[in-house]
Amino acid sequence: MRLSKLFGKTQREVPAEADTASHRLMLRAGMIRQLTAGVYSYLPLALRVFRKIEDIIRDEMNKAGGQEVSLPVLQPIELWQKTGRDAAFGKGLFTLSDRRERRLVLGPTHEEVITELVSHNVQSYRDLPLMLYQIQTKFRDEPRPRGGLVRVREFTMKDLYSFDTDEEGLSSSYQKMLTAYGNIYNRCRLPAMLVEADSGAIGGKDSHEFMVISDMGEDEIIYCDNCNCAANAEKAKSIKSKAENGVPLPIEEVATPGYCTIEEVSDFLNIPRSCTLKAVFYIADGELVFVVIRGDIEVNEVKLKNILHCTELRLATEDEVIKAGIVAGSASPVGLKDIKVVADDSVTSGTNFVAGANKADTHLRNVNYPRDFKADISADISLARAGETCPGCGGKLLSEQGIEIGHVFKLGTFLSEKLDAFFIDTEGNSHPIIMGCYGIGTGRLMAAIIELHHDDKGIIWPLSVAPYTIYLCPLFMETEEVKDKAESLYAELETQGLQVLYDDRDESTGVKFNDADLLGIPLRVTISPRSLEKDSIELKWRSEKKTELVPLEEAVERIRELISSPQNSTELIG
RNA sequence: CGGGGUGUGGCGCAGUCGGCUAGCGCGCAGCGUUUGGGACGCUGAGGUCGGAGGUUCAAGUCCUCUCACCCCGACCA
Repeated sequence: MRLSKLFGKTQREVPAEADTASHRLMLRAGMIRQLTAGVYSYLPLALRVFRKIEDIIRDEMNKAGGQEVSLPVLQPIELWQKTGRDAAFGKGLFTLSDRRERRLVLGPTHEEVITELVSHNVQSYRDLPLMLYQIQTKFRDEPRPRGGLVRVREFTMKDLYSFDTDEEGLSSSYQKMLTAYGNIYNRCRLPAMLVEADSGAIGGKDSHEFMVISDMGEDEIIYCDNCNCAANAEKAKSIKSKAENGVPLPIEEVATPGYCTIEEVSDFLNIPRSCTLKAVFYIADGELVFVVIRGDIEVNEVKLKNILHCTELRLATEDEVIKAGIVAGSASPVGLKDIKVVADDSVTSGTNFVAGANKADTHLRNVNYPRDFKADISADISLARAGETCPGCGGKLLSEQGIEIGHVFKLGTFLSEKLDAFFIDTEGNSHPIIMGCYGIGTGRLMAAIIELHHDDKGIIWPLSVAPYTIYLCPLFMETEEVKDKAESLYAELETQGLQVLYDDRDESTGVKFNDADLLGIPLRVTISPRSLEKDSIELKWRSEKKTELVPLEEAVERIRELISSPQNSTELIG
């Protein structure tokens, strides 16, 4: 490709609001353009990378036994009502009406459609196991798209669905996908980390995410480098520090004039925050829920949502709290009636806490569970933090920000039951098919690659996904010999089937080198009067500083050798 | 949805206590001189200042409404 003809120009400047490296660099490289919030056009360079990522994914899915299909994006809402997931996705669903006022959704994912399809094509255990996948556009009306391609509203995802007759089959399919995903990330040069995850709106049981560590990641990973366990913070468990305050003492009131928050009360009474109880109010599907947790610990809303089995969970407003007869600032679980109470296990295991008294400017000392109050539900609803103890090995937990670059779920039979996807076993009995689903967002993967492979000059593409492998860079194009040699080398490399971006522009050295660095093409080939004096060209990897002079007649062979050397192989590493 | 911010040629920005013909840098077109790490000169094209309404002799600038986008949070496979 001649750079002079390439659609999409490099830019020196980029909007101030593009603050993540991948977003900035893709804009500067002329790879993407935003149409509206969370919706992007891909220009040729981006599309080439995108296709290479797709090819890697497709290859690994096929190797794992997947068959590719294509499922409709436009889906009747009734299908979603049957599984109840229209409510689970809520406002995240893009919906529309057709000319007959029939309600449709733009698919945010395809479990419903694939299950419906499979229910009509699978009758017998002989048809199973089965793995079907597609690489398809998804629509999700995200409340806040961000970070360029990291979180968007229209995106492409590879989604594979597994169908098995029993749990062992599901585990085997799940394992095949974990392996295939590992291969994909290796080939894309992403050091992915497997972490336990919550299954969220997708539903189901076991779930894992693949993460790469990055400061701009939206998820927090809690992990232990002693025993190698890792989980998304919304799923992570931890052993909290104990807050033992001796044997239970008699409860007593204490005046706390004007002190409402945990900080104010604990400072005023000169006690650590871990000796207080915090009250947090939520509305779960319309019902007020009183959550009690130790003062120094945060509520994990995902855990809470799972325990309450609700679809919508939000913090209650001050009005809603007051209407329920609760004294804001001195709210107390003691003496509370007719309100559901959920207590974190940090509350049920400690003694002599300070809690609200449900009376203005007053708190209670020596509150003890279950002597002084009862909870309808007592469970772990706390947010694990770095520094706490690993429940697996007793080590210290650590924390990092991560980008989620893949998510896999053991779905079980939830969807197949609702959508009548059954099979007949060897004895003629009917059972729901056991399902799993496995997703990778391709655009986000591209963004993650840039996040992990760039420097202050630009992108540094891994060879396996680079839009072109060679940046042919003649300097002083008006020198006839340079131009001739560049043209013939370009023709020769193309004939050999190599992917060349030929900078045939009449630009200064600085412009050309800077654009070469920005675009991040792995191997730069420079031809100039200076190199031609020695009858040579100059080779340089984008990722390295050193250059290599190679005689002209050996150029093509040397280039081929370099880009096919083992350390650049697209096969597995590590 | 709560908080904060921004909308001015293709891109980045200034102009915002109302006042002349709306400016700068990049980019773009032409000519010339240059060029091993973002060169320079000259010439030129390109903007109903997000939209609607209002105040005024006069609005990019003030007021009201509205739309879009970005950031933080909530939220989110």
